[in-house]
Amino acid sequence: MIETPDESPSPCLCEADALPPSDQHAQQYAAVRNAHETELLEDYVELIGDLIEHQGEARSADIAQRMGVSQATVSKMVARLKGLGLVASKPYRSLFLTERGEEMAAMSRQRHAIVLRFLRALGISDDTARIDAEGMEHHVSEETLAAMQRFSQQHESS
Amino acid sequence: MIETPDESPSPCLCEADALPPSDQHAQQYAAVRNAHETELLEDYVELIGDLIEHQGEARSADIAQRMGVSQATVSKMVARLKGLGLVASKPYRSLFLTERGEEMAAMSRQRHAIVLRFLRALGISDDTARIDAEGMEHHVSEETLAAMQRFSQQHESS
DNA sequence: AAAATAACTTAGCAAAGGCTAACTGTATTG
DNA sequence: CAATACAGTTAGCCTTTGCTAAGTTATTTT
Repeated sequence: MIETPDESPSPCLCEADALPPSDQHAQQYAAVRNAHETELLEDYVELIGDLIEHQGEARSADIAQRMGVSQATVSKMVARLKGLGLVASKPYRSLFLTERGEEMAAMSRQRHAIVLRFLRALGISDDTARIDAEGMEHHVSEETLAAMQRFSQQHESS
Repeated sequence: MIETPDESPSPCLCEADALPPSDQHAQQYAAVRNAHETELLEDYVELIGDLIEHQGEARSADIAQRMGVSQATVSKMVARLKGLGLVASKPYRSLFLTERGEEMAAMSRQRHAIVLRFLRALGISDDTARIDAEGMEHHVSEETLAAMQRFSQQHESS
């Protein structure tokens, strides 16, 4: 076996970033897995909130179309969201958010807006900014979110 | 049914961001789903590359520990990576990257480095920057990556 | 070299998140 | 009000990514 050379824990400046200690490394991946579990839920809740606000109601067909997914998939997901107490509805009728759902939607929308605004302030084109924001929003910590906000305020033209 | 009021397509400045047209919206979500399919693969490949570089070899046990996942999970994933022609190995021996694997690892590492550097340049603390970078790196377009690089260059103190 | 330990694999299970196809309700419209 | 169209649900399938438990192979130690 190859000698594990008792790596000194002090940061080594001689080369490109060394590997972080493995427990920390594991935590990073765990954080990502964790984000993945909630992000789809958040996307649904956020979208439902947006649809209610902008169209007056949230119907499965709209959700399916906007998410680019079959209605069956939406049905299943909505069942899950109901189980989690985020969404309420009667069969064959349009959807509502519970109080907890509203909260989640508000948070999500806010994060989304901050990230999107930040990307625009960075000079990213609109289409790209939208796509990247959708992907990034669930992986941005409070700390980074705050930094983005600060940056946007300082660098916004208009 | 509720009258769909023939929404004017011109951007409405009277309120917070309206919903994007649904086909564009669907594309955003599709992009995210797409990223999710490849990101774990990239993480594995990147990690294997890093392990080879920093420890001389990549063993399943190390990967499992660093990813915070069972060895069985790693085994299964490695089988998939072999099937995709990204990894090569003989049973019960340590892992290697194929040429295509190397390329992917290099790309991944580079993206990761750019995002991490950018977050640090933004003033994010080290631990948070690491976590956020891990989550964000797979959702950042070329355009945004370029902007991040530009920003880091300008704002780096050192 | 045998025994013990560590590393790896395989089998089988579960949950998430997709899909299609078939069915059930609701709404529109002749 | 019947027929048709549209919306929503259910059932059943697949893949991915995790797990545990049990079995194999390699390595280290005695």
